[in-house]
Amino acid sequence: MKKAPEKFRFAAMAVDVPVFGLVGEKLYCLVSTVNRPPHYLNKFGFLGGMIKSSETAEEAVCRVLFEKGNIKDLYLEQLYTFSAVERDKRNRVVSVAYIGLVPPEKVLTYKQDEASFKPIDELSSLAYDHDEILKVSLTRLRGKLSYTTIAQFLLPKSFTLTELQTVYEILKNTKLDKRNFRKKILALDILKDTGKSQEGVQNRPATLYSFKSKKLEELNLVI
Amino acid sequence: MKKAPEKFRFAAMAVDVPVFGLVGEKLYCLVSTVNRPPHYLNKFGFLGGMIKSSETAEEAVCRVLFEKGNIKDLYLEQLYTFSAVERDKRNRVVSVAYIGLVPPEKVLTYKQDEASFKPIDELSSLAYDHDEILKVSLTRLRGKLSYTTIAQFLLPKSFTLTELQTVYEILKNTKLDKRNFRKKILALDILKDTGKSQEGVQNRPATLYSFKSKKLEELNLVI
DNA sequence: GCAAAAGTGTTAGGTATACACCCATGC
DNA sequence: GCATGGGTGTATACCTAACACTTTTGC
Repeated sequence: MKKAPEKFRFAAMAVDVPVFGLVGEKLYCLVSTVNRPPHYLNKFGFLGGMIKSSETAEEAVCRVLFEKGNIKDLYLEQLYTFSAVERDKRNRVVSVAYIGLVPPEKVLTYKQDEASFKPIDELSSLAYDHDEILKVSLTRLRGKLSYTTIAQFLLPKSFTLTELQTVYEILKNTKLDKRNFRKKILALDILKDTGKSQEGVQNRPATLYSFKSKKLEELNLVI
Repeated sequence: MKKAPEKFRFAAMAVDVPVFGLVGEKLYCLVSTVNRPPHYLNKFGFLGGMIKSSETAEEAVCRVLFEKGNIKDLYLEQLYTFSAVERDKRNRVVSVAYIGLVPPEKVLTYKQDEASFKPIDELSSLAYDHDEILKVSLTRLRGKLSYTTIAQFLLPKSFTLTELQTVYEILKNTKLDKRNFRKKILALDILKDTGKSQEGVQNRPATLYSFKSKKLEELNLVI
């Protein structure tokens, strides 16, 4: 594969990937510290890096997450391409942003020197245009929650209906009726009863469910 | 603005823009002939071109559509970024694809040497990865039709309810009940009666409506 | 037995669907 | 007066939303 003619190769192409995880009542996002004087001093930013000439954008995302965050095997989807001329004040960098989602256990056990999960309400004034990327990400997440099975990627393999309901409540910032939520979600026929129950809880153990399909599915109904 | 360091500038960044318009019962798309031996011989392809160092992707789209197709002032939205390494067999070119929508009169009056509107069922075996871009475009269009006011950009400023219904029927490839469609669309409170009616038609003249908002709005209900 | 979360049904109001005939206009 | 598409209402089935108490478990 030849390179493009020099005159067209003015920009670098990057990927940036906010990785989200939900623990308890809080949404977390993976960030690392960005220190690039003079413009970006001790700010948080998502993991990101340059796309290589042999890679697709998605391959670059996987490589960057593994190299810089030791994260792999997660749900990824392309979010949007950010191309504002001054989005990186140092150079022209066009960024293809992706969203990553991980289940709670990955957030809880995460231990790396360079990156960590922070509650999103503690993220403001991020490096580059990452404030905007965060905003677009959350809008996308909220939207897809309503008409797809994307919630599965924020949950453990098996989970209780209350946990699933919490995903909706936190991300949509709303309170749902337990009985109605259960009726609706079970009627969608996307879950299966694992036959198991919670163990070691102090209250009545809840039935554990899992998604019938491990892929993102579109729903007919809106939750 | 400095250029990115040379080692990162391996690829060219392009935009590609299928522009759609609906006339009668057919969806049309703007294409031009691509002749780039040895890989692309006399194929159709969407309008596209390289992003310049001073431009955002959207600015490049506007410039390219105007320069190569003499089209401006249309609805545009970013579709997806296509980055397969071999998507352009000649060089590494990453493309940020957009969708454009124009009203029927722009399709009907379109006359340019280099580009023309073709019915989409006549488009196959397009240049580059444009077959895939077309597929993704149509999926997006169909999806957004259901929960946004995107239909407005495929219609004249004022239109009949039957014309609006036809947009849904053609793009979703379905037949809708006239009475139910009218009830539903009027209940959404997104249209206003212009007070005018069709003229010069051989049947009872239909009331002309327009959208209250000229921007893309999200709907609560699904059509 | 108490604390904590799980689990479960009914009713009323609203929405979606199915369906057929008269109306206004031009020729 | 006829051909053409415009415009309208109702009844039924379904879905949605509101609402509170009993069950199971660990301690």
